Amino acid sequence: MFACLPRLSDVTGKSTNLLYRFVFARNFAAHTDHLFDELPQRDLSALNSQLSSYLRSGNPNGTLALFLKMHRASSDLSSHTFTPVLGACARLSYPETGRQVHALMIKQGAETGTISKTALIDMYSKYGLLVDSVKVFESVEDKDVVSWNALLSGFLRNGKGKEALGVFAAMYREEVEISEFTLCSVVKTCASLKILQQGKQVHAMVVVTGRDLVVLGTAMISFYSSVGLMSEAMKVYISLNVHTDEVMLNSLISGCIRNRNYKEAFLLMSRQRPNARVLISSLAGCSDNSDLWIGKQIHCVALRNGFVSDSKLCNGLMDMYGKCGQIVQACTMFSAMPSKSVVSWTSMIDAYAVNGDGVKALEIFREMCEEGSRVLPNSVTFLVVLSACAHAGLVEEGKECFGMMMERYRLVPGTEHHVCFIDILSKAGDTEEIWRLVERIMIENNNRNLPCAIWVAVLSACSLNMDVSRGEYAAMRLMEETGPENASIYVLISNFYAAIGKWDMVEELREKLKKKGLVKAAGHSSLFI
DNA sequence: TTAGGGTTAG
Repeated sequence: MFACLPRLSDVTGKSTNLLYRFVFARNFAAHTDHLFDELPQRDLSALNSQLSSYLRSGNPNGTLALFLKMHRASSDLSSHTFTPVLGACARLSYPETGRQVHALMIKQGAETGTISKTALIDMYSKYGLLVDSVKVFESVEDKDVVSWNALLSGFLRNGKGKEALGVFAAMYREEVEISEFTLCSVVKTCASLKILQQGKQVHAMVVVTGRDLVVLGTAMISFYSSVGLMSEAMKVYISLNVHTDEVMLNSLISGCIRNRNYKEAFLLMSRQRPNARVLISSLAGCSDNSDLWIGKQIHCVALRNGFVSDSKLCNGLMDMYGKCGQIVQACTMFSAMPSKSVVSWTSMIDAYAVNGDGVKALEIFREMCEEGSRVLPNSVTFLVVLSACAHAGLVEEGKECFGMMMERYRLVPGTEHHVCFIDILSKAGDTEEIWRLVERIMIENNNRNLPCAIWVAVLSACSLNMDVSRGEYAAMRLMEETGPENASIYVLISNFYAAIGKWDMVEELREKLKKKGLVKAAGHSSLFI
């Protein structure tokens, strides 16, 4: 299946990942489409239209299957062929396939032009490969507002809000004429960073420039909800009353729940029959707020509207019951589910883990891994399992799971997995093993400094196990990474020195903290007595 | 070629 496509390494010298090729081939084996053979004449523009049509109708597999047939039959493909194909690759999350298509574009000279390159920027950012995305952007000769927007939304999608704002500032400097797409992404960025003033400024720009407010209005409602200003969100909604739609209303309802404005939320729900999606979002709000009573009411609304067979809604309900401490109710829902997805299993494992039953969490995990369950654990599952082991002090089990993740399931541990594993090893007093792990991660990271979270975990482990030299090294690396303005890091390092009895260092750090006028944000509990 | 519901698990 893949022999007909080149590898990006053939063109650029980069390495390829065999696993992606396996996954992709397996997926395609099930997809046999006869459209190409049935077409009376293989007109390139008609086929290109069909590629786009598959993508628009939510069938990216169809786009790729047809594309492969086109490629096998003729090497004469145009840039109009590649843009929908790149969109399909991005939708299916197979980075290696996308790279292969990119390679073919380079070979055929179809990589030029703003539109093709914008599709590449978008695809790489949807894979999370921002370095590649930026590289393509830099190579665009005639950057237009769409290519800028693709870069901006790419940063936003990958949680790089500050960088996204940087792109917006650059657009301003370069005098790019911004569009509604730009404003929409910037509003979302302000929401993700929870920056009220900047968000208000964008709101003013939206109003002054008189943009179409159906989509932007929804983004504004979400923005005000995420900064906790429901009165402003409501004002936006009311000001657009004639032009509101279901999406906007759902955004408002979910915002009301998340901000505990329950009366308004249920009033809005009573005006129009809610759909499953808004109930799922509202349940997530209840989970975050640990609000069992409201969660139960939403369960009732779901029952009244006949949504209880919706598997995603069941997952949401199960998670809500688990997070609100109702493990029996969560378990009952889990058992009753006819089809359990990886999310259902992971939610159930997490429910036991957060309620302090690490042994039971592991039992469910093992059940999931049995061959009969036919659901594979993913990286979130392992994070939940490792976290359960860390909290319950299940050292051997944690080691076994960490090994299983890489060897049996071929999953690459991320920073959060490493942090959990360091915590597990710390409980076993095994700082030697922690250090071997840190050295391995550093090699994998090409000797660049590690994420702060890793050094924080190492420092905590060294405090617990009185490992002075390694702790001092971790403290040094942490300071390098965060800079001297981070009060929490000062306190953390100071606590380490206190744990090992170096009180002169504790005093020195506290003095520095005082001189700089830094204040650590106070912790708080969400429990009310 | 780029945007709207933090639809479910970390």
